[in-house]
Amino acid sequence: MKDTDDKTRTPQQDRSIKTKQAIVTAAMELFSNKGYHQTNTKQIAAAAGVSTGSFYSYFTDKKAVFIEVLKYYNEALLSRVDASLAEINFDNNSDKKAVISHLVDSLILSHQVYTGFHKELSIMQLSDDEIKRLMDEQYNVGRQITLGYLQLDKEEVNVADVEAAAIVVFESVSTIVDAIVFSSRSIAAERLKSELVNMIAKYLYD
Amino acid sequence: MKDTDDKTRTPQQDRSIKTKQAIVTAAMELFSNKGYHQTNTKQIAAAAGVSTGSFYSYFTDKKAVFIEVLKYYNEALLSRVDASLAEINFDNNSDKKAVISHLVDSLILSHQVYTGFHKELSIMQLSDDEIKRLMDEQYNVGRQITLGYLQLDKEEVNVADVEAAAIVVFESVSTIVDAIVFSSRSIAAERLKSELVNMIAKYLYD
Amino acid sequence: MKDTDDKTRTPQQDRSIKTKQAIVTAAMELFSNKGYHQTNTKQIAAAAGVSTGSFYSYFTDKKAVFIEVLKYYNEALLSRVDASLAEINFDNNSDKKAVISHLVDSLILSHQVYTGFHKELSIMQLSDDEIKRLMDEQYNVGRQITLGYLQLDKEEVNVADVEAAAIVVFESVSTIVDAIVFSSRSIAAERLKSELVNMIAKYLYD
Amino acid sequence: MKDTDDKTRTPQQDRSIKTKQAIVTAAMELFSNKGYHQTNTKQIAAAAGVSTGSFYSYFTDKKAVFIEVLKYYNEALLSRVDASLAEINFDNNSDKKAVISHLVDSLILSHQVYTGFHKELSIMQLSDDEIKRLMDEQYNVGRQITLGYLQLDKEEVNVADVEAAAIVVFESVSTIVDAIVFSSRSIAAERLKSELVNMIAKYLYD
DNA sequence: GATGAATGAGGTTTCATTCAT
DNA sequence: CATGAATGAAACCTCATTCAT
Repeated sequence: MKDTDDKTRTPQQDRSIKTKQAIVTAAMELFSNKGYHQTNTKQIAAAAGVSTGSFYSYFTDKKAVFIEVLKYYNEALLSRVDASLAEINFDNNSDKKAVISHLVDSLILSHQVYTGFHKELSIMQLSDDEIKRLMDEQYNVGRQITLGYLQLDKEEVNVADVEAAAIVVFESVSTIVDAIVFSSRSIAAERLKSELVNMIAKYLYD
Repeated sequence: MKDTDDKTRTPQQDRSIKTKQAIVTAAMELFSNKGYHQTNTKQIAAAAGVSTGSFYSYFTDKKAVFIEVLKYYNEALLSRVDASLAEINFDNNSDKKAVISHLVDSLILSHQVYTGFHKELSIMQLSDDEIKRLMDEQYNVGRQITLGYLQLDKEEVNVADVEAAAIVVFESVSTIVDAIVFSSRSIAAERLKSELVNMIAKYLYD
Repeated sequence: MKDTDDKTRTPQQDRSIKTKQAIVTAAMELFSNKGYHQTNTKQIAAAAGVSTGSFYSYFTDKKAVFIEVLKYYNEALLSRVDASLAEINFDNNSDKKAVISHLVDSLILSHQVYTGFHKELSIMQLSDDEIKRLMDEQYNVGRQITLGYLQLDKEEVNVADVEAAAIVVFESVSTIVDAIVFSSRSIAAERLKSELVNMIAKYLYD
Repeated sequence: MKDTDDKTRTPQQDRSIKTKQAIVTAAMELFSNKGYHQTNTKQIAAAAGVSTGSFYSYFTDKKAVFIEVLKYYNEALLSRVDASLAEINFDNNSDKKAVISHLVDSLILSHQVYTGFHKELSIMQLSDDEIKRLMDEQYNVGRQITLGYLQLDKEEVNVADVEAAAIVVFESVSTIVDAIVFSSRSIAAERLKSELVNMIAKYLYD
């Protein structure tokens, strides 16, 4: 009876929930393949099998779906990374390099699922302030997790400024993972990964 | 250019060159402040003091100006970096960390000049294949220079795979420099820089 | 309505009548505050506490509610005016100006209740032929009443063409009353009213 | 070289001026025949023989043309009324009723030229605040002119409050003139006009 | 050469009304 | 009967590019 918004619909029937999900899925597909600006709302609606009108009863505009897709993407990514981290044995005797290597592997695997969307996200993050803000939060989560691990291992980690180190490590890893996953690099992924792991290990534990 | 020549011809060419430069300058200004997609050709022409028609006699289309601006930007950046590198004393006795620190400083300084354009460039690089290709070349130059320095210092550099290391180092440094220059980060630039230098130094020379 | 009847049937009808009235009331509120075109059926339904679907089982379309609101408005206005007229003492000795003044006052009071709707009505009357027809009937009632009073007072009223006079008087009074009620006029309402009464009195009785 | 606006074009070439005028003329035609809301920018452009794009280089939006048409209309109306007034002999011996009658006649004539647009204007005046403001200025001109005449004739005009009287007279005359020109009234225009003149004459001069 | 007027496809969004559940 | 999800035409506006003057 009460639409909170009067503009966008808050799903109340099963059908409605399915439709909304269909739009999100279709949008992610299109954004990933053709890019955000190359996709229009008519196409999203058509791909989701609904009318333009329906699209606008679920989302105020194109950016709203993007944000919804983004949330979905972030959750998916985080749960994948979490799952990977859970597998790692962090006890002190384990080989540090092996742990880092495993971590990098899980990041690479996680990113490989939604490659196309990740690229669009990078663009949007740079062009749109709202998206930037949303992603900054997400990055902070990543940096905090990194920081957490560094502090967990406090006695063995050998850096002057842990907080700054967390950022430097997080950004470096992210960038090289991106380079591995997205770039059509001449050099083999294995080699890049190997040197990345070496760098991080030496930096943190020597 | 050739002032020794017959005067009647040169003025026209001079004017032509000046006009073209005026367009490039105006375009860079606008792209930097408002972004590529938010700037239209009419505005560029107006800011350069020419008609839209003229604009199209100097450039085939909007992207062509962007590419021209990009070339200008790349040259400016490279020459700044070169100048900075020239100041560095690379003889073996010098402190490695001091050298890396100086390098990072010069990169930061160089990027601070055209911040706005750098951001637009990142977007275009991701959205446009032609720009991506052009920038890949440029990045390769960066990686080659990095590789060159690593090989110069071969006896002291202690990494398994120099080529991969060059990439890892180049990308990590670029990313953190970006983070310092562009992000309104909570953490102080000095701290990030310091840890970055530590990481690179340890990685390469320990 | 018929409470004497079998109880099982009436409740449904009662509810139906209440629902319809709720829609009319909600619609009047919204039309008055935001205007006919700025109000959509979803909003009316929501404000009345029913679904869009239900809305259309009570009214064939949006205009149908407007017409219903219009009828309600006309009745309310007429009964207010009637009540005011009833108070007036029309015997021959009474002061003519006082009578006219009282009449104008009651019109002003009556209009002040539904100011917002009156404005919308003026718009619809001009833009929609069906509304125009309905309102013309209403205006004729007004003119007939005016004419009635003029003829009642036949011996003292001093005009060449009573029918035309009825129209001229009715329209002039309506306009000035509108000006008083709706316009944010610089000049005081009292002064306008006073001169209007003077004009009508002189015209009819001198 | 400098568009004051960067959005709308300020005519600089002959062709441009003609195009702008063509759009205004076409818009007036369409607004008058089909109404403002029933006319879209594509239709206006087509009727003017230009592209939608051109339309938007001359006018920021549909309302902007309406305002331009309105200015044109107001000027035309005023100059017609002025011309009519110029013909009138105001010396004291002339018959007052004849003067008023002539005035009303000229108003009727003036209004008969752009009947369709006048109706649209009434609607817009009620629905759009900006138009209302513009028209209020125009009405003030009318009231001032009326006031001017009343003061010119001060010694013979016999009213308590000249300013209020000017408004009452102006509004009454406007309304009845509208009724004559626009309504498909049952009663003959001649009769309405005659009683209107009687009313005004008695009011002002008895 | 230079100018600036003209083009028009293409994208976003709204809402009265219908109809499956 | 009530619900609210779905429809889709139709309106507005932008801008890279061309071309007459």
